Amino acid sequence: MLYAGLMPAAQPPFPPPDSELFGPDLIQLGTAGDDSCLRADAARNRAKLLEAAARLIAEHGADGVTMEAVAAAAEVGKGTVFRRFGDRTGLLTALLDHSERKFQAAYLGGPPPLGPGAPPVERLHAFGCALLRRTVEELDLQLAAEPGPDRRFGVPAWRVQHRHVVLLLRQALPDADCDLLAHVLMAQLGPALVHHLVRQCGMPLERLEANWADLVARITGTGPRGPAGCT
Amino acid sequence: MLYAGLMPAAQPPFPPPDSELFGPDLIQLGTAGDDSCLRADAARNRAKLLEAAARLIAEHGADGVTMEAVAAAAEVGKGTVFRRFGDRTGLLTALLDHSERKFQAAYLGGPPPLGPGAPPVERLHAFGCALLRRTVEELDLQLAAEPGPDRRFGVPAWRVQHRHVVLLLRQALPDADCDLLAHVLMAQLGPALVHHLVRQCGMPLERLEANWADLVARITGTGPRGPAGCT
DNA sequence: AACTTAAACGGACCTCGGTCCGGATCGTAT
DNA sequence: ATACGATCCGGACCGAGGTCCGTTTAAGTT
Repeated sequence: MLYAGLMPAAQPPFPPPDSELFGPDLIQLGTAGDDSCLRADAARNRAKLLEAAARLIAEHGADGVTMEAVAAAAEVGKGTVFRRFGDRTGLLTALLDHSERKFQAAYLGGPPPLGPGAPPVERLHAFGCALLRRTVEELDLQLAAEPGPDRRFGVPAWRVQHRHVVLLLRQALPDADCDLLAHVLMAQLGPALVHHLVRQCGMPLERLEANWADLVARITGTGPRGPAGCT
Repeated sequence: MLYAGLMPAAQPPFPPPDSELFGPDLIQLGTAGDDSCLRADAARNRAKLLEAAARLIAEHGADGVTMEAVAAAAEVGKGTVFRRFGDRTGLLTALLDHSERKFQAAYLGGPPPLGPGAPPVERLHAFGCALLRRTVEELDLQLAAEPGPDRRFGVPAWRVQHRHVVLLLRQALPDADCDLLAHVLMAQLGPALVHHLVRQCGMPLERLEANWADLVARITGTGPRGPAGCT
């Protein structure tokens, strides 16, 4: 029998540049989370590995998570780790998967203003603040999991978020280049920048949130021109 | 005698969060470029290394630039490469130094609209377009030279650009949080994003430039609300 | 010209991410 | 129950970045 492939697999050349088509909102996060279609031993090992990795992070921080260490801690061969998660980034991403799904559910289907029901600009505001907070919470892991420059914007979780922002923007600005504006907005929320501003420059999270609000206002053409007040 | 240190050296904890103070505009690009205060042999080797690296890039692309290969091609020990440039990122950055200085001179002291003399919003527009073009030109090298998430915003070249944008923004928006807005703008110009949009999504450079213009207009509150026209 | 010393040199060495392949396992078809 | 093939496992192996330290050398000093 055929077991479903589980690595990102053979992405097509790349995102349909701007496409309106594209399936329903609730798209992939990779099949990463499903132990279901794995062979029994594989699923067991996968769980052991994730647990081991989490433990290592708790004990030695993200740097302590070396592939060999994880393998050893899970009493598994090194090859197994790579077979399952592809590479280090894949492993770290898998660790973030749970929280990512929760977040995704919240902004796609949860209660307003984050979820559907509120006007788009408010949802945008809520989205940014929520994402900022989540990023700060798991900052170390997020940083360690950041893929190289050529994968960064191809990661499923990121794509879903981007698409969400595009949809919201289109409701507010039907005539603008929402695809690119969404990039602009989301760039504000990446782990690297948050790390720099919060940790290295010592800015309080509130200032980032205020800036997000201000930015959304400026871009959508709503709201005040002056320094932001986080509504 | 004491030779000046040449590695980035011991950066203080980090950028004064927002500081008004701060020296004249023309700040560092690291002392990287000056062979002057190096011992004769060191300067010679530095040159040999840069030349070798450039040759390797031309022949095998950025991936071909392995530290050992460079050392070998320059007929120099591996340790020497690291002593001089600190790490791979440092070497690649040094390769970009020349073009960076040219660019820096252009936007700090060149003719308008890029240089001083034009109104700030126009200068911003010109700055973005120029930087976009430069980034596309040297994209491979820029990508390869991108530092890890925790250094990305501490790189001297980046700091200078950021500060420039801040100053321009302040002239246009005295009351806004220009420091953060500058981050927003510059995020649009990073190599990783440009790579994604241009190479992976196939967008024409013109669209990025149009988006930049649109973005500047929206943020400064000038110009049209509709889809951009690159003035 | 001989002396001194801070700096530069070089290459052995370490670590870690990633690959490979022979052999062990699981799930299934008969 | 048995046999079979796809899948998985493990750990030896490789390449590349980065460190270390004993040796060499440029450049002032007497």
